[in-house]
Amino acid sequence: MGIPGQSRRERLRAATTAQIKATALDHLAGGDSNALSLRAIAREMGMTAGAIYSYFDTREALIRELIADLHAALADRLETVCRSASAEGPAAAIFALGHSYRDWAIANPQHFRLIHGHPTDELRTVPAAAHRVPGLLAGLVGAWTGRPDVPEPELGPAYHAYGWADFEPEYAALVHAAHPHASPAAVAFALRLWARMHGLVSLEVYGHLSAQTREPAKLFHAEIRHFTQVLGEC
Amino acid sequence: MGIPGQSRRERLRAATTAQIKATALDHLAGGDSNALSLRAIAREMGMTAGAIYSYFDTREALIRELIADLHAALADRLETVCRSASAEGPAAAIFALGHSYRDWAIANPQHFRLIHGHPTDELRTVPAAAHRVPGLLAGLVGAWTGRPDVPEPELGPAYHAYGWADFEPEYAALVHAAHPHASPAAVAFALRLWARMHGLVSLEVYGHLSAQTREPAKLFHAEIRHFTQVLGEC
DNA sequence: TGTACATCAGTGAACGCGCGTTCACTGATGTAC
DNA sequence: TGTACATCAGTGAACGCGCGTTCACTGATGTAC
Repeated sequence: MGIPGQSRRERLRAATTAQIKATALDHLAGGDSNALSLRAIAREMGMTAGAIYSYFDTREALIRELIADLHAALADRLETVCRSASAEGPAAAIFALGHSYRDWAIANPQHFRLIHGHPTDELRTVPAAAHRVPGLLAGLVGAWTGRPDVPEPELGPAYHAYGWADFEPEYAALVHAAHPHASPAAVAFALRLWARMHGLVSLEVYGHLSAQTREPAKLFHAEIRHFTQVLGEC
Repeated sequence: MGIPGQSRRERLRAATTAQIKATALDHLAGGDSNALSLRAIAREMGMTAGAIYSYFDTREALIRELIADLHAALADRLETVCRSASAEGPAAAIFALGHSYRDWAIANPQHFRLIHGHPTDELRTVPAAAHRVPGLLAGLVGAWTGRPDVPEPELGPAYHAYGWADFEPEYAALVHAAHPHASPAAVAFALRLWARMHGLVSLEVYGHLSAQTREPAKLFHAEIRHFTQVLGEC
């Protein structure tokens, strides 16, 4: 271990930085709804609270980094899962991705909440990794529908089609670069898939579904299956 | 005004209680991501912080009441909208309900977050009004599909059907009492509609959709339209 | 290999803050006769 | 109508708390010669 070119000091510094982040996430997980406290982190690490300021300018900066890291970790995981499942076809890939998304959230509810329950206005910049999950989905849906300008049959005649102008240029460029054949309609459909997954998982993680159903996984499964069926009819 | 049988003191008490709640909600809305502070509420009302303890046992109790109130307010609004739209048919009712849900959330993002961004474990009891929105949806979908034991075609043959045992008895009883003909499959479909609405609105309210699309309303519209079309095929 | 200096992670004490909650009290409002 | 007492909303001061952040410092680790 240790990246060549890193001095001993740099290695130690990186290790401590990582440990602070890990402790912060643990603290978040263990606690009873507690907000992240620098003092609590330092306490758990056997340090002084002030010492953290050698690593992060501010409590807010730490949180921003944690959020960026979690986004990246989730995206890494989904991309991996997706890559290995896509040999079995696009439906399998979407299934794998969906369940992986849910599994991650259920296993780390506090991390899910940190990412998604934090208004982005409060972060000063949206972490770049936050684009990766919707980008991945757009790629999957775009690759499935395949051809440019696929009409989106389920939208019906009364509703005008999607154009690239409906999307943020940065996101559109990202999707287009990765999957030149993805149509705007496919991208919109992918965003809706994202929201469906997010909706069910989010309700479940915040405990809003437990008063209704005992089988949230079943509901989730049905939802994704339905999606792949509709998509298959395109 | 004034409920008969209420003494002057009781009326004043009720008014002050309401004012505390209103101030709390305002404070929530105005603030920069601030948690609710009793002292801030009292300050804004020109009271002493201690005075609030004449009305609420605890900060947590106030929050619990606020959450219950918001759930009730949202449910009231959706029920009203739904009732007046249902003359134009079930699709119109679902449309009206959906847009009303989104409009409420967009207009009061902090209230939406208070309700939905609060793990229910932290509340000691789920407010009864929290059941009303999913109940309403189940009624709509159940009334549309109409007959008992309607198969849910989009689930496909490989996936076994829903039964009442998949739902929490209390919720199942509530739905069944209001709409005896609603099938378990319809209830599951209704929960999925709820999650779809919630997913899009939740992403939008937390700012997670703004990096992707400029037209969240369009996406939301398409999503509901799609839902009513699939339901129409049952 | 050894000495002189620079770096910098971590200390410990202090700062000022706003918070939830308690409590003895005051004084206006209501009730009983 | 008037007096004596009870209620109870609101005061103001105090409590103990944990927090983020700053700062002069120490002492180990690294660098240059």
